[in-house]
Amino acid sequence: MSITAPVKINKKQQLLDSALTLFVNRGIDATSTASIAKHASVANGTLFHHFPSKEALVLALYKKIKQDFALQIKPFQLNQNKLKQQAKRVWDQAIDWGIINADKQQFCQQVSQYAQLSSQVKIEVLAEDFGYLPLLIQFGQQHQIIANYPLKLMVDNAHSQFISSTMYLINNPELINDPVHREAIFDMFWKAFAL
Amino acid sequence: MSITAPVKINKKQQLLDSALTLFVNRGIDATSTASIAKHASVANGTLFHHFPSKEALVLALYKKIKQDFALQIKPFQLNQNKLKQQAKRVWDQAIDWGIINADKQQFCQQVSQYAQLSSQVKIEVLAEDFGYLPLLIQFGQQHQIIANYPLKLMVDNAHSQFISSTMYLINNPELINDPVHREAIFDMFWKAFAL
DNA sequence: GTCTATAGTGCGATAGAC
DNA sequence: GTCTATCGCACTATAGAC
Repeated sequence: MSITAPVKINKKQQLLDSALTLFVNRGIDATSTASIAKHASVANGTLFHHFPSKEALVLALYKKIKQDFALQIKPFQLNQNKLKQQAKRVWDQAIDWGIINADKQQFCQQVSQYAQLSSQVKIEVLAEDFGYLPLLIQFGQQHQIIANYPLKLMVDNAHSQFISSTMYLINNPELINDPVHREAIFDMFWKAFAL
Repeated sequence: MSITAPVKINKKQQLLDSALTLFVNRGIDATSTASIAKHASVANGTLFHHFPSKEALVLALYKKIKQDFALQIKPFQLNQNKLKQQAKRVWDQAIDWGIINADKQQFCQQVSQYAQLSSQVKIEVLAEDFGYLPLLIQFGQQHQIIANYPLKLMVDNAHSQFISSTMYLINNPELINDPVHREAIFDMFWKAFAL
């Protein structure tokens, strides 16, 4: 309602944004809370007003990003005659999100190896955003489309292929719109799983 | 040549061993040089006699491990009629090494995300231990056994599937000798690549 | 809610005796 | 080559004014 356009958004959000940038460029441990506050043009103590500790900041950022990713994957009705196309749609949605949000993608990778955060917390958050995948695999197995390997192993393999493919495109941005690479990436994933 | 059996081996090696243990359990950044020296029953300053800096210690350990791994993969003559079996032999050798040396495997994963080490160095060391893989893929492509996806993409995908499979078995040790899981792991890898 | 100032801690690395 | 002792610094987190 203010007439003078408020340039300042939200100090808390500024801190999260700056933290993401610095974490990705220098690593989480190598980024001091002081440097985050400075980059966000915010006082040192203000950071600890919004987040009780550095660890809490990391966790808040991680949860926010995973939530953001989950919203990207649109739900749909599984159909055995179109399962491959449906899988491709999910796959492309996920990879596109990873490419557009390369920094967030890389931060999630950092968190997965961040020893200061309990592995229990990481597993809980991770379980949310890949919820659709076990359903798709089981549906495919029931209809003789997808091979009957152990489910958890398949989810793990799919996640790993997703991460490595996205990282590959992030590190070779000239290939992002190359159909040869994009199709090869999905092909390898699908062939590994198909009956 | 000493008659009294010398319990003390080599302070330098003790430091590398302790560093590996502590890095894997606490993370590289979270492990102080002092704690490494203490765990190795060695004085603080002795660490810096053998390694000019903490970063040098990390790099020395990383190089030693990658060398160790490379020795594990026995070279052989590629044969188009046995290529799948040959691939399986290499694959199993690599996975077995990763399981037996779970700590070393996990440390390499940590290093790959360790921002303090220049990515140039990491790429150089990594290129050595997967030298046989591009050859195997290209040979398979020439003989219409392996699909013609871009080579670097395939190497990346194979590496990623290798890491995730090994980690999966390390985290679920009761499955290490389960033939269903071991065969599923290789099957997914091979099917992704086969024509 | 935001600031300044600083307490308190633990780190990487060095100096110098043995 | 190994030790003890310690320097100087940067870090997380807190206290208290505004």
